[in-house]
Amino acid sequence: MTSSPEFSELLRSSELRVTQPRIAVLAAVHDHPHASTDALIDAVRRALPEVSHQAVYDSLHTLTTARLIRKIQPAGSTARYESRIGDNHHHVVCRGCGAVADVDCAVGHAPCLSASNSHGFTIDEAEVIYWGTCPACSAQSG
Amino acid sequence: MTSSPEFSELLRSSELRVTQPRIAVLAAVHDHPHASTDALIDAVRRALPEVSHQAVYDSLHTLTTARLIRKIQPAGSTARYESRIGDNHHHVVCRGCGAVADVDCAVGHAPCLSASNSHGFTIDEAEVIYWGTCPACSAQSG
DNA sequence: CTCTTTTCTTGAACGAGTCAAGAAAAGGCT
DNA sequence: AGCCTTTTCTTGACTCGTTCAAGAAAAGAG
Repeated sequence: MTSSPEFSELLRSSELRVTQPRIAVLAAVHDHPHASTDALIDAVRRALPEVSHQAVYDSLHTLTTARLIRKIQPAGSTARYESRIGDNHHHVVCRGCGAVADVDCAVGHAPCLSASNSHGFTIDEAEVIYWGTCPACSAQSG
Repeated sequence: MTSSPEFSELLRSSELRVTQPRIAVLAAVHDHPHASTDALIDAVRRALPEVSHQAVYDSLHTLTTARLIRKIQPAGSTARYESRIGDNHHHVVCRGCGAVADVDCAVGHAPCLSASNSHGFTIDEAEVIYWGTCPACSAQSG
């Protein structure tokens, strides 16, 4: 587990004020990859019982904008966050339970990015979501 | 524009009851690719002024399940629908205004479907969303 | 330590979507 | 055609994730 001083440093290097809620949110996202906002609020309150949900929402937004964490929103799920950033990894989402796992892209380069400039759009990111069934749900139904 | 009898036939061949709302919803999705539910409700009411929003929601759900239309939900947008189905095309979404356009995948085969470490997930679909800026928004900010 | 700015608390509000009960209409059957 | 069963639609309330807004608290510069 990354320590609190490291999170402080991370915030400072992004020119963000260092606050208890932000440190706790960073730690929570770090410790619970792909967790929902709700789950993160719970996790944060284990460290700071009195934080408001709004503080967590604000922190998540600020940290996402600063690119210290990343927000993902697969269809049908509420917002989820992860601290693994900067690499071009993607996600598998279970149709049954909504579980999310990381996937390194099988092709070495960003997939299909050569599709750029279609319809005059300037493309800056290709997001890939794999849909399927997780081991637990597979076992249950088959 | 595809005609009403054709939509009826489409419904019948999926063993769905043929109702006015369903025909109107099929027509609306056909005529307004990537439209939001709200926009579709408006479009449907041009043909059937009295339909309830619930009937449209129900129809969209039924038609999606029957795979006569497809639902897409880019992060930050409400649900959108399209009638182009069965081919493996993807979407570009404008970060500015949320506009959506179709993109044929640049690589010939389903991208990255040979995803390496899939954590035991059984993958059945790879969804790709390209993020960028549409021509209108590019012009506005540049 | 003071002051300014940002962030947090509190609590209300919003909006897409869902739920539930009864009314209407599809379509099979006679 | 007319009847009957099942599905679908209308109506209206409601949920839940998220956002808004006003004032209180805390960061950090000087």
